[in-house]
Amino acid sequence: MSTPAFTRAQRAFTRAEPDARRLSLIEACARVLAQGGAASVSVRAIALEAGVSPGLVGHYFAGIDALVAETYGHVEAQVSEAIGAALDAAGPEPRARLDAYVTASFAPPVASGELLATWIAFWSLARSRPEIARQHDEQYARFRGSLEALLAACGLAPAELRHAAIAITALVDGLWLELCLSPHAFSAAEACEIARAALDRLISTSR
Amino acid sequence: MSTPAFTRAQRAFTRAEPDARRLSLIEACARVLAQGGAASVSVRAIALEAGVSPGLVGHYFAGIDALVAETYGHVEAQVSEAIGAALDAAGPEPRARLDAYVTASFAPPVASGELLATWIAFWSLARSRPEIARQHDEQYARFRGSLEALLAACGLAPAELRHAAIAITALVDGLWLELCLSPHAFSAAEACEIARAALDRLISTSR
DNA sequence: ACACTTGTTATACGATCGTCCAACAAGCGA
DNA sequence: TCGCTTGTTGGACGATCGTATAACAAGTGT
Repeated sequence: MSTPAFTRAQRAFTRAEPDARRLSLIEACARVLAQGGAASVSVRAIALEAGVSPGLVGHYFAGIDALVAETYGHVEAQVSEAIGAALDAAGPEPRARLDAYVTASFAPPVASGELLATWIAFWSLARSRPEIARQHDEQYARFRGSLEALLAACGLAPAELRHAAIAITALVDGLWLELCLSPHAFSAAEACEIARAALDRLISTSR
Repeated sequence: MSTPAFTRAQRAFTRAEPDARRLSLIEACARVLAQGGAASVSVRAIALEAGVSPGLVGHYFAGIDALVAETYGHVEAQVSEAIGAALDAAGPEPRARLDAYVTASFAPPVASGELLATWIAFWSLARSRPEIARQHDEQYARFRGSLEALLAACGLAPAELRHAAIAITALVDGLWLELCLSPHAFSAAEACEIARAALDRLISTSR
């Protein structure tokens, strides 16, 4: 059953550009994370997914934790880009941009079980790895800042901006979490409707 | 370095009531889960925490997953009891009960990093174990039902009850998650204020 | 007092984990 | 053309995992 002597012929030795190889390992890690969650992440699984030898992971990353930390930044950037693209497609009207943010948050690829599995894995790592917790804090603060600017453009009073942004972020995150975790409880359309109604109340009350 | 021949004398052989032993194992599992997250849960760690031999875990539970599933139900019951006690202490006034629910959600022991670690572990298990996902769905539906009754007592129109309950649950869960995950972003008092303001808007709009 | 049941212990076993490392392949400057 | 650098491989190593099991201790009924 073991491979014959001419082992080397069975897998092509391909030397990749270092940055491309790093990226392919990060993307393989993201796929493993999305499919099996944090419990299934291992050096061997990632190397198999990327089609390389297990030893190569240690050559590019200090350890499995460093690879997961970099994967967190990569996936986070992808989600930010997807939401940013939806905002840009909505035009310059502030309220239309808020609606686009809501719609994009409850539609693939942002709302999906795979992304939830990835995020859960990161949350569980954030509790034991301070640099991942710091990454999360920075991303949260950055997003809340842009949401505050959007709410200000909708006419909200400056004194209410901070709490309003925290409320909208928490509401959308809570709906997103429950939508991914148990899709049968309510639909994405309902989540959109709920979030838009909350935005209506928030904006009309302040004006 | 190895233990001498009279090994048996070093640990007391204590036979416990079967139900009490089961409960002590469940509580030990909850402590391990709270401290180290899902990654640190193992038969040996739980047995060490409970002060028993590793083999005893297999004697009471079909496997490590069955123990974790039962631990989920146990912790969930504890949280429900804590919130229920806060509601009862608030008296019969519906709006006061809503405020008590908000206050209890953002104060220990409900809002704590240990409970977040436990919950994250359960979420990650729910994706691969259908019975845990079902447990979560049932608990979510049950809680949303009682929240709907409370909102109806506050004067909300029946047609708005479902969406209102989903919205409040998502808002509180989102605030709770962020509060546990990064306590520096905002305070528990701010979370209370934000949730109460959302309740005010929701109730005053409907009347 | 003595078999018998059963909770409990300690250990063995195979699988898998992260890390490490010597050997090898390909490109490249001299 | 040839040594040299470096990406890459495959396996070794010790640790830890979940599970299974034989031996043992404490009640328990007779």
